[in-house]
Amino acid sequence: MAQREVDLDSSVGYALKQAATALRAAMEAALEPLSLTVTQYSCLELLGQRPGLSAAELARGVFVTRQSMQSVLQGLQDRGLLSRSTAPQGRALPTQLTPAGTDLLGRASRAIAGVESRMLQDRSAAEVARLRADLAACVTALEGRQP
Amino acid sequence: MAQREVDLDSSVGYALKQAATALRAAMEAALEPLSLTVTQYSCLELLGQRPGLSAAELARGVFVTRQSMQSVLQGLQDRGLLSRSTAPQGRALPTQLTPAGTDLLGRASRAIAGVESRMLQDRSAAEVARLRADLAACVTALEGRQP
DNA sequence: TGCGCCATGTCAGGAGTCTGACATAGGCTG
DNA sequence: CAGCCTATGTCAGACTCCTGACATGGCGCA
Repeated sequence: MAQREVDLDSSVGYALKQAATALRAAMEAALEPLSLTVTQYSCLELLGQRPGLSAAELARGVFVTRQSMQSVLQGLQDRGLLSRSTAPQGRALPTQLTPAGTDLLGRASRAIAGVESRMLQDRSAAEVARLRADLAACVTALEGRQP
Repeated sequence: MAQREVDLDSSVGYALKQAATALRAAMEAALEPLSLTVTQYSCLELLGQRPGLSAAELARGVFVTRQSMQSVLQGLQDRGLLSRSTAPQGRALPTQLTPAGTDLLGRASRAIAGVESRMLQDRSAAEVARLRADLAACVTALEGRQP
């Protein structure tokens, strides 16, 4: 039958990459007026919703390494958007948003909410929830084990 | 009501990034025994299904720039996996897989097909098709225009 | 108490990708 | 036909992120 192993036109993986790429581009465009990168915004958003997270926990939540998160935090700290407790190495240091950080995060969140609503236009709440659940199921299936 | 603009636990964008990250990690693990990166595999797969594509067209299909695709193609060419016609600049040069490239692509495709089937385990064909259509709709909605 | 183990923060180096720029080929329009 | 515009291939530079490595703090267990 010469059935193709992977067909681009019906591959969910390819569609997933396409969607993630388009979303990232839209987010970059929306955040550009605020001088924020997607990684920086993700970090602020996560910190806003889970105050006191350590750098390593932030890194896992934003899908980058601790080393990368370090420079991201440094940049945000230099802009006065967040504060980190200084302490010896080897210890988890909680991080918090400053008032300026909270303010900027608010504007960024509104911009990103606009992007997400545009992405999901003409979808019912149930359809959106279903899509989100489908994606979450993909994650758990992939993380289960890799034979 | 203090409704949060963006809620991580219900954000489709966050779930999308999570899924794309998990998929990429699984693909890297599956391709590692073949000494192929995800970008290299994507390039080979696209070339296998659309023979004769130019470097610029490949770049768009794999979501990288022409400049990045150049070094990817150079590496694959050095390994004897594909051949490019040499000609003056400013002209679209078709690219083809060599027999060795076709052979390696076959093995890589099987590995990636395994990843995708694991990602979609316990899903009916209709559910898979629906998920793919949902993702495609997100792409078109995002690319429509950015106000 | 002491030891091993894991997690965190940090420093240095390298691989991959992107932005900017240039020359050339092809196509469209006047 | 000439001129303009777009697209392609390519070179150079910079940036981001990752891998590797190290020292330290917290925790469980003998």
